[in-house]
Amino acid sequence: MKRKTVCTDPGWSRRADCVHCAIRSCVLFADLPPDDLDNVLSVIEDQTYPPNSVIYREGEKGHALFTIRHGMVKLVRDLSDGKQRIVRLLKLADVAGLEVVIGSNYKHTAIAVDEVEICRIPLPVIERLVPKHPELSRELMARWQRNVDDADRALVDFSTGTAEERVARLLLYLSTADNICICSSLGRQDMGAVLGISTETASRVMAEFKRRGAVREVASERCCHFNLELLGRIANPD
Amino acid sequence: MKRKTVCTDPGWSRRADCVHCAIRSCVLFADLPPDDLDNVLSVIEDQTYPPNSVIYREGEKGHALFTIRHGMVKLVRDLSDGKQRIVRLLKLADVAGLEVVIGSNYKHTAIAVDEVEICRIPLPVIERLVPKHPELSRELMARWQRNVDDADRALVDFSTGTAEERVARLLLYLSTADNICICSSLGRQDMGAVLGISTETASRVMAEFKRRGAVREVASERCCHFNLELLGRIANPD
DNA sequence: CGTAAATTTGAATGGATTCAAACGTGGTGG
DNA sequence: CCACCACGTTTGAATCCATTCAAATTTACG
Repeated sequence: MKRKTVCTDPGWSRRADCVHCAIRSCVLFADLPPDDLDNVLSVIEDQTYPPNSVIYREGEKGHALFTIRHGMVKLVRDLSDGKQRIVRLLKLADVAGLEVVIGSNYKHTAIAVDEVEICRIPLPVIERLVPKHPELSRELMARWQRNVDDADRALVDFSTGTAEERVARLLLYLSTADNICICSSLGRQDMGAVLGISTETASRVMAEFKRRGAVREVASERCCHFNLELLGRIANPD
Repeated sequence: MKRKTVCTDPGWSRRADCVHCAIRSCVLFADLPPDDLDNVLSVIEDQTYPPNSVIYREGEKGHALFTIRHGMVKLVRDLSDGKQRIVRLLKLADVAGLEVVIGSNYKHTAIAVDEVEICRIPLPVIERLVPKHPELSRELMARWQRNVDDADRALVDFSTGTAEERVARLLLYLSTADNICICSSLGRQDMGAVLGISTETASRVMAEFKRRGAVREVASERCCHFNLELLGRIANPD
């Protein structure tokens, strides 16, 4: 029997409840025995960030890493010409700030795209647990590999091919985050910054997709429905 | 007192000698006590690959990871349209195939760019050592982070901006690998595949760089000298 | 309801791709 | 040893795609 998330339950809000948390099974401490888990619960903070708020900043000395429980986070790097490039988009159960575990400063600026709920895990927690629990090390490595995979995707899927292909691939990626219906939290500017294209081009492509029926806007909810097959064909022409 | 590398010494060739190896200090087993190190030396194989040979292939079940001791390796991913994109360039002391440590198949195809010497580290070695040596876990995590950093560089430096900017940044990156004089092992086609531009554009930009004196070819050796300041200015216009 | 911000659309420009051909170079076999 | 072929590089010209700048329109929000 699966437990529903109770983390958003009023009684538990603003407190980490990793035992009952819905994403526990795909989260860092998944394999820890419950009693060890209890010892660290008190210092794991459940935080909420409003849209566009900064979670941490590139170059800062990091004292914590973060697990995303709801919403989307963008990892941004500033370019020499003043613009900025979105290096990665993090969604449910992704980890931000892993680099602090090896003593590095934050490598990006992390910004909430929409309203974001995250678990803030202080670095000392990790440092205390790692020596005792090899399975936590494994779990950390798996997260690192996921970071690499996501970075590779940013290059191969989001930064290769025509603007249309890139946008289609991004939409498909987002559609797996939420379901078919994505509350288009990403503005055109952010889409451009992810895909390495201009804001105007992103807008034009989206308009064209609506015309072709690849994307359908629903006026009531701020939602878009995706035509997955059509998008798939656009994403990988052959 | 620093030891010179004796790994290329005839007496040691074709055998791993991680105790005396020149890159030992920046290599996976740097922090292991020498006696533990001895136990695994026999199974770490010192290999040489000719240019353009495949070290491993995307999707294969991996039984080993690799440390690069000489030369350059490209990690390639095939695209839907038959072309291929170079995701990363690995050089001295970089690690390829880390993903096998968490039980994953190889995520890219690894191909030797020039003549490459690598240490082949069988997976069981890692699996045996990790539980006993937490410092090895730390070392592995540091490698993973390096992979992430390199992947981010591929995106931000090599896949952003005009063709000229990208080529300049690639040359600067290569110049840190060898010294100022890079034996231009990368063909124009590979340059294009790294930078996400066409072979012809890569060629045109290089020709233009020679005209402007940013790159000077030395006929005798197959070497190019770089004008680092000029390249730096081209790489980051502002 | 009015202002600021984001999106959309247009027209001109520019940069990169594509297709094609010429050039150089290294290797192989006659 | 030279001729010849294969392959990578270079260069040209036409085309196409995306950017840029500008203006119009919509949306968000106090």
